[in-house]
Amino acid sequence: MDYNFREIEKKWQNQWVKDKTYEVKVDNSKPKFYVLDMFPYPSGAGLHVGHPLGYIASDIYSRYKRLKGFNVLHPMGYDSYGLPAEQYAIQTGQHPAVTTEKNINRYREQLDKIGFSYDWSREVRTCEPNYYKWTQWAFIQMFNHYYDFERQCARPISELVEKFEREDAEWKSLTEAQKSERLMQYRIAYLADTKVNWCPALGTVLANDEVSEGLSVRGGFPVEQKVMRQWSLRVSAYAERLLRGLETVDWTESLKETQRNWIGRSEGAEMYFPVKDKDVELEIFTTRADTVFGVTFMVLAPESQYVDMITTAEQRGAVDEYLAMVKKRTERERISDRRVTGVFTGAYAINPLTKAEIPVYVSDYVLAGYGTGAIMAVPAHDSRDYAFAKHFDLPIIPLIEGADVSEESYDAKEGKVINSGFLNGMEVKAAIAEMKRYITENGLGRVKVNYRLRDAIFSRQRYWGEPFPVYYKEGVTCVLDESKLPLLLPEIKEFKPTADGRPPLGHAENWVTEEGYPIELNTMPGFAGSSAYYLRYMDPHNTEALVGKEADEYWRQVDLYVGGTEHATGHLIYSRFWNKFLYDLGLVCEEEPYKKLVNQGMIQGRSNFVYRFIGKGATGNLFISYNLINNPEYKDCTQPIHVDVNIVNNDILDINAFRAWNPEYKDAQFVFADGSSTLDADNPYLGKPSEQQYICGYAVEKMSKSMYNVVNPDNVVEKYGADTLRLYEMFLGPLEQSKPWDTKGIDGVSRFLRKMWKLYADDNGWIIDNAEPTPEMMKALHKTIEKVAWDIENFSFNTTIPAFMVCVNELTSLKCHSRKVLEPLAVIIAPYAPHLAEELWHACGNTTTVCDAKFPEVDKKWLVEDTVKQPVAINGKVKDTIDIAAGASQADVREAAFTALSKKGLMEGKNIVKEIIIPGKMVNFVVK
RNA sequence: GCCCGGAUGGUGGAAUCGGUAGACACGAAGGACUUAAAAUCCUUUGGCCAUUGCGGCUGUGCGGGUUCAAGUCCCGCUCCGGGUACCA
Repeated sequence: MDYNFREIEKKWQNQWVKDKTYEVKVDNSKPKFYVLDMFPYPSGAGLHVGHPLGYIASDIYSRYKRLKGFNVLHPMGYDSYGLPAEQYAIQTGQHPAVTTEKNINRYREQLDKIGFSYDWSREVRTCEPNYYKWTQWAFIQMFNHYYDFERQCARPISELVEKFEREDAEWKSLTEAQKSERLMQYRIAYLADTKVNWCPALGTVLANDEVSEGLSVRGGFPVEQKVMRQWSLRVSAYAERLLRGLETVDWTESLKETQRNWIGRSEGAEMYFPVKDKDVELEIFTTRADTVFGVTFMVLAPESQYVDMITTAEQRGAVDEYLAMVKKRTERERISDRRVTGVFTGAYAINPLTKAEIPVYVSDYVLAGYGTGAIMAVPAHDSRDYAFAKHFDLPIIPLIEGADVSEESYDAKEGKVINSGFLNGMEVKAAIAEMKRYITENGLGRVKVNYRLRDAIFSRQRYWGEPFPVYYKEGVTCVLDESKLPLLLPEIKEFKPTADGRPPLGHAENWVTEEGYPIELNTMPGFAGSSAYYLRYMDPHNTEALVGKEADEYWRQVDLYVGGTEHATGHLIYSRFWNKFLYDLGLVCEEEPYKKLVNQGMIQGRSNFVYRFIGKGATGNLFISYNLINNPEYKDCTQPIHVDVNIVNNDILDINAFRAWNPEYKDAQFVFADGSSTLDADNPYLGKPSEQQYICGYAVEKMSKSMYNVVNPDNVVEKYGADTLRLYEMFLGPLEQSKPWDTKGIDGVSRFLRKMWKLYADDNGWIIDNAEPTPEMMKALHKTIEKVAWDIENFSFNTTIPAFMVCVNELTSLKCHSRKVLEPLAVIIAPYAPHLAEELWHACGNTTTVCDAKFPEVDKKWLVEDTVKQPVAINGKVKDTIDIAAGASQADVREAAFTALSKKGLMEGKNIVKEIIIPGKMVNFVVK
């Protein structure tokens, strides 16, 4: 009876569906555990072997927890709104809903083959009305709330209106439109003129985390800065709580650090610098209050409102010219060109401490979006100010004893302060504190905490996203009544922006409310739908609420979240923000959505190359084996060409498949690894001699179609089976580590599963008996139980597989066919290889599913060793190994060790200085 | 530049609390079975030396240090990967 994985896997997958094995319900009699994968965007390319890595890990964990008696919620769904489907629609006219549906079906088909324990009855799709209803609903709540900084939580905007009516005389005289505009400054979802990242190629704005180095993350198109009226979410209001919350979650230190940097809290002071002859005070932010005595000039961001206010008539022309130049530059140009530029405004500010008159400049090294958009420049102790001062020949005053500022600035916050009046002689840190006290007391400024974290731009000029439940009524921005949700995405014929430059929804007919008011044309960004999906899984069919009270109070939060690090500054910030907002409203009971987070590494592609001979005027397709390309005969005469990894096996090229792969290569000729060639008249390629191999080169690259290195999990499942794929992906290396996909070792894993099968079955059928197991067998089993449990709980899945291999080898050599060993063995391997485990579990005579078995407890009595081999060393050098009885006393161990060494004549005439005796581990005699 | 990781055989990687480095797997070499191949099984496999003396030396990127004992801890480098970037 052979291990027919195709038949077994299909059989059990069908059975699980039929029995609804993985469906879960709220069950207060059991402890809950919520395991979540970051749901995928269903792209047209389908899944490659990299995608399932995290899914397999979380599936192992889920299955393990279930065996341990937990009620495990393990759902899956699709982040199905997004750019690629829309770009595809623009090119082909194919409706994004159609492409998305097709891609989802393909994903599902691929996922099903791998044997995951998802509860598919809870599937969510962000593009479905009964899902995005709740995205729109949350938006309405954000619109209707403001952030109360004193109480540090979101409050209904009606409270603010009441307050204005009570306390603000002006309020009553405002028109409805003016009131609306004023409230926008407080709402958590608000409309404002914002400087945005505009991507002309995509025709939309992008959030900060969607832009990298001046290019869009999706597509890599240039991005420019533009002021537009856009919806934003006041994420920055939650900066402090987002930062503090990190202390309460079990994430990797590096990921928390990335978020801390992104939030970018810095403590400093805000100060005012009066402008000479003008009724203007420049407000600046600094973390180096101690350096005020060294301020020799000031700089404004080009977008700063101060620029207009203080520029003198003589300098007006030069300033306008500079502003025009800055405006023309794209974000990318600004980043790549770091030359010092700037212009004098003609105005002078007064240093509030030295009373010196200092010039005010405009330069784009000062950012409008951070602090106040204006800085006090301290060239001696800030490298950017230093470069500016050198360029414009401005004075540089050193403020720290011994700092040499003739060549570069001294940026470190240490040393003794000089040239600074009452601060002289203090250490920098003390001086900062002293100056903060001074400016507060003298009304020169105040202590202030600044954050780098920006509000999230929430509008996209796209079609394939959630429509805003927003309409415009005579200059007043309104949200729809909740009862009108969902606001369905209208059908349109063209997915491009309109001819007059409005977003695609401008094509929609009758895009107005019942009363005829126009509805918002923008749609929500990708992160809208993914921000609260984990809550919806808890209660996916609830029509009354995003998540019902009972479901929320039972499932609470995600206990284990598995996904890639690429979401560190996007999804994982937005999602935490969204959850905190809902928490403030009393709608969810946990403030942090993800308790533990594990990042799986990326699976990179391993590309293969063939080497075409191009030197010496060669024409046609002659390929040289990789091991020969550096031979003098071929050196520098070959050109590497990507070859499809699916026709290469262990770097050996399948010649015939290669000739068939691309018509261009149908007459390809080869020089083989041994130097023989298909061109040799007496040595024609016959198709199989093993020494006549063509060896390909390789490189580790991103897995992508254009590199021909994409490996599809379906092919692996077809060839080796789902259980082998699952085991092998784990065996590849530590979960968090990035590694290239390489099928070299997959045979070993596949062999192991066949060996395991043979423990239960031979040619005639099952060979399981009821014999009483020997202590050796029990030891092999319990050693493995202990190891498997430890490994899974510590996410060390890669080291479990060797433990299984050793166990099966031991049981094989012990000829163990006892049910009392094989049955628990099937259970402990079930998280890793569920199909095989299910088959073996039933072979042991069970009729229920292995998923409902109990994970066996370790019986330590089998693990106690009678004797322990223990090294004995002299001066740390191991000289001998002794057998000692388990639990032997320190004195006994010493005696045995000394006798053993004496017998070898090693202790003769030695003077023992010190003895280190650790029973069971090590004995060391230190001698002279 | 700054922040965070990492570096162990031909390869992927083990070593969980400072206690015999190289588990397990791949690859390679040799052998058994076979007309042959596949599959399967057995042996060897960090390096150097000795292999009729069963062992010796060396060894975890480099240089120091702590310790009876260091892949593991400390200090200083080199290289590689990731994040971030005029954040005042």
